[in-house]
Amino acid sequence: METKEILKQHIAKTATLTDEQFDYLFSHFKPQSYKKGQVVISEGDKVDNEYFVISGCLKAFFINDEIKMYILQFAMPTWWTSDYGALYNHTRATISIDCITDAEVLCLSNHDREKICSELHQAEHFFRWRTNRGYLASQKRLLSFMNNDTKARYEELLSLYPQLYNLVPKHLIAAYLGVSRETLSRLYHSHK
Amino acid sequence: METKEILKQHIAKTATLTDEQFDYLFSHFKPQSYKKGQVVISEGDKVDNEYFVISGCLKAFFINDEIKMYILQFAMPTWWTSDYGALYNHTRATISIDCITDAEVLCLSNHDREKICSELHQAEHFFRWRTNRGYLASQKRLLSFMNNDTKARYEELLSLYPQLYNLVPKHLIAAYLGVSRETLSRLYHSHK
DNA sequence: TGCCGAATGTGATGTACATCACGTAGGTAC
DNA sequence: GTACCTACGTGATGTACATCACATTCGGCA
Repeated sequence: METKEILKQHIAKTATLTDEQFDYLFSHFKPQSYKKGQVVISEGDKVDNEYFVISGCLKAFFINDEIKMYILQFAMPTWWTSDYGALYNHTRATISIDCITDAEVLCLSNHDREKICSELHQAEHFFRWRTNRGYLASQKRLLSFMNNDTKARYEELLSLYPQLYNLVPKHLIAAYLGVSRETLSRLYHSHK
Repeated sequence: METKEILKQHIAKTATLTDEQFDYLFSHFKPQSYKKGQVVISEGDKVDNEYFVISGCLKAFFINDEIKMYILQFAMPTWWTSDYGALYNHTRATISIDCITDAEVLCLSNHDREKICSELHQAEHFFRWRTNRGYLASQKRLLSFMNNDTKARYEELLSLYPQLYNLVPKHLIAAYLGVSRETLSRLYHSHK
C-alpha cells in the first residue's frame, strides 16, 4: 500500500476528514528512510519531530548510568514514536530512538501538529484518541510490571507481537521486559 | 475557592474558553461528595463517568487474584480519575476506585465528554493535553519502575507528594510502590 | 574461505525482595 | 473497661533475580 494510504486509513479509524483536509494534513508529513542501526533521536538532542512508522521496526530506549538499557517501546508499522516528554516540554531528549531494521517513517514536527490541531477540529480529535490509546497501553504495561513475573510478561509480549520473536535479538526483548539477558535465556530453556 | 472556579482555572491553563463556553461545559459536571472509605468504582461495574477531584484523596487500584492490591494512582485535588480502559472501551471495570479521605469530586459522563469535545474545539484541545500529561506521567513511572530500586522510588514519591506521608497509611504507599508493607517498613527504619 | 564481533547459553555466587509468623500500639464499638 | 480491628514493626527463611565469568555459535564481511 502506498505510504499516504497507510496514514489515511490509520486516521480514518478515529477521525472523519474530507480528502482535501487529509491532503492538507498529509502535506505536513515528511517521508524519511533509515537503515538498520541508524539513530533517529539521541539522548541530549533537541527534539522537533514525532514519527509515524510505515515499515520496519524502531526502538525507543533509555540508558541508565551509561550502562543499562531499558526499552520503552518497539515501534512497528502504524505506530507513532518520539521522545514525547522532550517534544511537548521543549526539553532535551532523555530517551533515544534507533532502527532495529531498515525503516520508513513519516515525520511530523511538533509545530505542525499543533498548527494542524488548531486548524482542524477533527485532527485534534484524532490526536486526542491516539494519545489516549498510548496512555491506556502504558498503564496496562505498568500493571503488568507490578502484577506479573518475568515469564508471564515474556509470554504476554510474544502473544501480542509474535513477529518480535524473529525480528529482534533476545537481549532487546530482555531490555523491554526489564530483566537481564541471562535471566531471559534461562527462562525459555528451563521449561518447554 | 469555589468548586466551579477550581475547574475553570484548571482548564484555563491549557485551553481558552469564553465564560459562556465554560458555563456550558460546567453544566455537564455533577458535584458529588464521598465519605472516607466509600467506593466510587468497583471491579465489574459498568463505568460511565470520570471524576475531577476538588478535595480529598482517592485511590485507583487493581486487585490480583483477590489477594494483592496495586495502586495505580493517588488522585488528589485537580487530578482526574476513572477506569479509563473501561470508560473508553465500554467494558466492565477491572480497576476499583475508593476514597482514602472524605472527598468532593465533579462527575463527567463519557457521553457528555465526547459531546462537549465535538461541540467545542477548545474542549477537545483541553482533553488532548490532559491525556497527554497522563501518558507522560505513566511512562515516567514505568521507567522509574525499571530503573530504580524501591528506596529510590519511595523517596521520589515523597519528594513529589510530601503530603502523602501523613495522609495515607504506609501499606498503601507500599501498594503504590509495588512492594510488600514489610519491605517498606524495613526500608525507612534501616537508615537515617 | 577464514576471521571477528555480536548474540546467546550456562554455571557460581550474592542480594533484594516476598512470605510467614508473631508481637505491639492505638482507635473505635459495645 | 473489655474486645476487637487496623496499622505497623521485626525476625527467619525461601526465591527470583542480577552479576560475573567464560564458553559457544552465528552472521557479515575482508
